[in-house]
Amino acid sequence: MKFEAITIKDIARALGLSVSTVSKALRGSHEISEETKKHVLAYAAEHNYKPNPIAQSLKRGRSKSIGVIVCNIDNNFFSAVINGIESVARQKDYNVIITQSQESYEREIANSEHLSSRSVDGLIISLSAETKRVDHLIKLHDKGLPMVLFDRITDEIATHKVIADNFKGAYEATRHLLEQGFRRVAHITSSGSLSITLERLDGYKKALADAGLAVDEQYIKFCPHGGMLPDETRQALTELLEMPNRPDAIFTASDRLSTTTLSLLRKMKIEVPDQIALVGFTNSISADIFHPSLTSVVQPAKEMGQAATDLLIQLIEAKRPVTEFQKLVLDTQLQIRDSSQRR
Amino acid sequence: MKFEAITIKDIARALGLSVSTVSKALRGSHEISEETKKHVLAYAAEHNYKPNPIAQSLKRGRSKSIGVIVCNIDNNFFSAVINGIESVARQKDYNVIITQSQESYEREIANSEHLSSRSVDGLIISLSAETKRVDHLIKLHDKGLPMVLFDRITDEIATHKVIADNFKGAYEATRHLLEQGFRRVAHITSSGSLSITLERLDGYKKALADAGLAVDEQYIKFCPHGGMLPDETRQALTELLEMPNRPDAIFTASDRLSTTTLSLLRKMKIEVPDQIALVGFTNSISADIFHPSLTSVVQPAKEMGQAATDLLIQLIEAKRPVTEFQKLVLDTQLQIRDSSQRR
DNA sequence: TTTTTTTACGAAAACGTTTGCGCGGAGTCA
DNA sequence: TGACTCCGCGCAAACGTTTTCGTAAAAAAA
Repeated sequence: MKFEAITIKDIARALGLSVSTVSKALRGSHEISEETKKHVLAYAAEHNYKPNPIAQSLKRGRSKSIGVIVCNIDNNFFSAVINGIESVARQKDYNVIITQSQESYEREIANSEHLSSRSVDGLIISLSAETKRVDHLIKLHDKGLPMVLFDRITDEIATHKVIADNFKGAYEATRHLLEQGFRRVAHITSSGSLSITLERLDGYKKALADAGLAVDEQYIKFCPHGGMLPDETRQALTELLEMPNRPDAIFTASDRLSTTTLSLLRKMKIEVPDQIALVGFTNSISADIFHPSLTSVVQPAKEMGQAATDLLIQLIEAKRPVTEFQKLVLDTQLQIRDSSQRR
Repeated sequence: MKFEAITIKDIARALGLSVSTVSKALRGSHEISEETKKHVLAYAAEHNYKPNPIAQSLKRGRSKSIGVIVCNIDNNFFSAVINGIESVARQKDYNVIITQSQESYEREIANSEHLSSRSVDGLIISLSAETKRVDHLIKLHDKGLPMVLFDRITDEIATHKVIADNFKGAYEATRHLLEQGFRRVAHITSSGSLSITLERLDGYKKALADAGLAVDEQYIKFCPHGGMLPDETRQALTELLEMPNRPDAIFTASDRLSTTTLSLLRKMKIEVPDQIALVGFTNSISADIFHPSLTSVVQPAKEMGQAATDLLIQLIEAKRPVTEFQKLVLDTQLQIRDSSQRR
């Protein structure tokens, strides 16, 4: 099953020119007479010549493609980010190669190595929930692979980063619950090793502190696999519900955790917000048709993808090594709906 | 910003061998003595040699990557399909290059040409809502580019296809509404040029016919852009609601249309299912926490992606031209929830 | 010993480009 | 007319592989 395309050689032969002349003509070199250029261009257009990108990549040492590693594409937040990545990349003529870590450290390593050895020009990555060490990325970065981190980032790699304002988002979410009169606000979050987890946790704690409330560590439940394990969230939720001093509100720290928690509460016939209020991080466009409609911290997911891609391409196409790195912090938005409001 | 990797040449020089010997040793050729192989392998492992895939691609004429064109990745159904595609592709060591048509015919053409000229080994595609002619794909297919169509397919291309049982899904959805006692069942669907639209429409009509009901064309509303235009769905819904003989139930034919319709009904303060019942095609994992929980035709999205990828790779790796093509029809599942049940 | 076979390797071409350099011929200048 | 410049083009190397073929030397057969 081959796919025979016309090459420079074919053009050269047909026009009685040399390969180099054709190549230069196609690229508009001043070394070639206008007349010859015209001939070549005409013939190329007529026969729908397209340069072989693989040969070009080999020659130029660049593949015009960027690799993406996310935990799972089947997730409102990440698919929206990828939407942003794809749109910018396409516009700048880069291919986007997607891989999923499925929250597995092993797979993240495998994917990063695979992508770098498959010659992507750069990497956009959000760490997996299991990832605690980033040596694999540092190694690639030190070898010169441009990299942009987003969402779940790490300080150990000196490069551009794009995140949402997780602290603020969590702070506002928690404060909102407190303002609604809830006093026992629990927090279900992802792996404690993720940056987003810590940032959101800080926002949560700060809001409690600002309201003069003590932090009860019992109210904080971690899901080391970010809710990818079916029972992880159930377990966290059950523990909260079985506490003697059961929480009257929950703030969930990720898309998957939020929808799963709401779903579980509904299965358990626990009324939201009457028996327990809920605020979640989610980018589901359907949050307003949930039952109850879910008060959500919304991240500018598509914009994050776009920004990350812009920065990555900047890095890739930089003439000289970049030493000044940006950490873009994009604003979040608290959309207040029914799940968090006293009635 | 370069990324210097070790090459076969480096190994050859270091070990005082020729390039060809090293290449053969690495590939375990019988022409090379065990001893030499050991040396080479050891050196390669020690220096973490990875063959340059671009050079291999150029030599072999295959890139080990497959292109995907979907209308939009930020959609429960398609992201789930891509999840399936990625998982199979990764396992078989293929890269997945994602592009979005955004339901635009122009962009579909641009993407397909871009991907083929960027030397993907094959294409997995679901047509855009705007697409009425598929010459651009036929051209590529005739040139020998392996292709698998899924979901929104066309008969004009003789190749493998993977779809859900749209007729059955639609039939069951409609029959379910009729069984619940609804008599004026409307249908909001995508572009009339899409295969899924026709198949689902047929299922809808057949269910009506089997119940002894006439089809009222006024009850059938098309959204030529698949609900990507913000007002498209609203318009369709409004027209239905303003009919003198207003429908008492709606069957929506796609993921986006279903969630949008439910959202609009809620904004319009129309009670579901009391004032109007609703059944939708959706792969949202959150359908059970919608208000009301949404009775849905669920497609085996991930499995569709996996099947399509399996078939494509079969095509790519076939020794001889394949002439027998499969049309895989995967079963759908009707998940009955509150939005469609009389109470 | 001579001839044949086998073993283990190297030389070189090829995949489709890009690019530095060389060179013949036309034109310019003295 | 000779020396010089410039134009337009071709040669060849290079990117990193794979693969065909050729060939020494060693081993086996005669």
